[in-house]
Amino acid sequence: MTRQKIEIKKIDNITARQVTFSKRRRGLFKKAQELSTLCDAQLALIVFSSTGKLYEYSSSSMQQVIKRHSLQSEYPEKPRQPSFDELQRHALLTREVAEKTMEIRHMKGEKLENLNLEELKRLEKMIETGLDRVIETKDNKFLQEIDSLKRKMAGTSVVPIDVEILEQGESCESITAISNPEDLDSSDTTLKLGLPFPGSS
Amino acid sequence: MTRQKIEIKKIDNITARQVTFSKRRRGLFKKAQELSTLCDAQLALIVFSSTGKLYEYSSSSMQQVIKRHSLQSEYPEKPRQPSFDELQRHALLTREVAEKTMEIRHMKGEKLENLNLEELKRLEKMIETGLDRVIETKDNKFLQEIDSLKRKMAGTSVVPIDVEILEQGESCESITAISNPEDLDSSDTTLKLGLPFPGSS
DNA sequence: AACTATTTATAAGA
DNA sequence: TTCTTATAAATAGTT
Repeated sequence: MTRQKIEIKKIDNITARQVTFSKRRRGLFKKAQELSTLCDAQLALIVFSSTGKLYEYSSSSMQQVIKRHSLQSEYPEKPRQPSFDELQRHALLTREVAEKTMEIRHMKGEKLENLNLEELKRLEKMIETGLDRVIETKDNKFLQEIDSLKRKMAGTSVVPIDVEILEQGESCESITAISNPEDLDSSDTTLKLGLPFPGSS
Repeated sequence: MTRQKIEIKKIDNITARQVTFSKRRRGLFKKAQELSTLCDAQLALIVFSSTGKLYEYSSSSMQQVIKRHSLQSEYPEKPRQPSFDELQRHALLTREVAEKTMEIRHMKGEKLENLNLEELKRLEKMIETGLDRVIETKDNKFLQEIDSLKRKMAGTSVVPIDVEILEQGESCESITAISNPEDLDSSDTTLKLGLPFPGSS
């Protein structure tokens, strides 16, 4: 805009373009700074040269200006799109919940329509094993309680009181040994009494 | 910058400031546009007036420029922070998985250490009910198969072949009616044979 | 990067 | 707001 007026269109000569870019960029940033100062305006200016270099100016922080812009703009920057990874993990969790829900229902004897005979037999075996273990644990807990009561009583009186505690309708006929010891993974201080239930023998 | 040189500092007079803002804003946007055209630069300019009004220009789309900026900037706009809602839902799912996992383990007779006697008794009852239903369903499936085989045989021969199919070690003593009919929620075309098991009677 | 002739932007006023 | 205009600032082409 001196010596000769120029037309506003892409400068073909690369060197000339780079020179003009340098000069005008400086002018633009100066004007931007002056505007924000003079008129108390919040302002952000981002420029990428044709070679990919980034130049930026903002009156406050760039993040702040962009955030304010995304709030006012008709086209918000991003309504927080979940990443692929997040979607994947979410899908996995959802699927896991569904599978476990179905497993529980099967063990409760629900939704068995889709299972074939082989699967039903396996399910039955598994439930039976679980039941045996629960009964054994329960009976052991009974034993423990009786034992601790006995000990307490031993301090004050010598009379045994076995019978009192056992008036429940529980099934005690299925006391069998646990067959899969690999399930005892985590740490827990459980008393393991290997004694048979005294009342049933 | 004419008639008189001005100092670059905030203009106190509000009217004067607004006038200057109008003039200089137009100049700035013109310069920005010229720079992007002449030098093939990608550029975004965001300006908020002191009254809060938004003015913007970008050579391509604002989203595009901001995205590119966030990629190159040392302080990226957002490294994709999960929203509170997402975190919450994720936590809920994780918890659900953990709970169901524990429920399954309990039903399999694992990790029973933390359960008290009352809980163990309830668990036993639940497993027993489930087991009964599984056995009933299994036996019904057996029945069905036998029935269909019988029908097929009826077309070619008149000899009954009940015995052949029943040489399994399954327990068939617990055939009882299903007590909770509310479990049959979804649609499924299951044959419901109300007949007792022919081989055991 | 520096120079400079010109164009462009704009402050103050209407 | 817009127009005018005197002058400051920016800058295209050259060195």
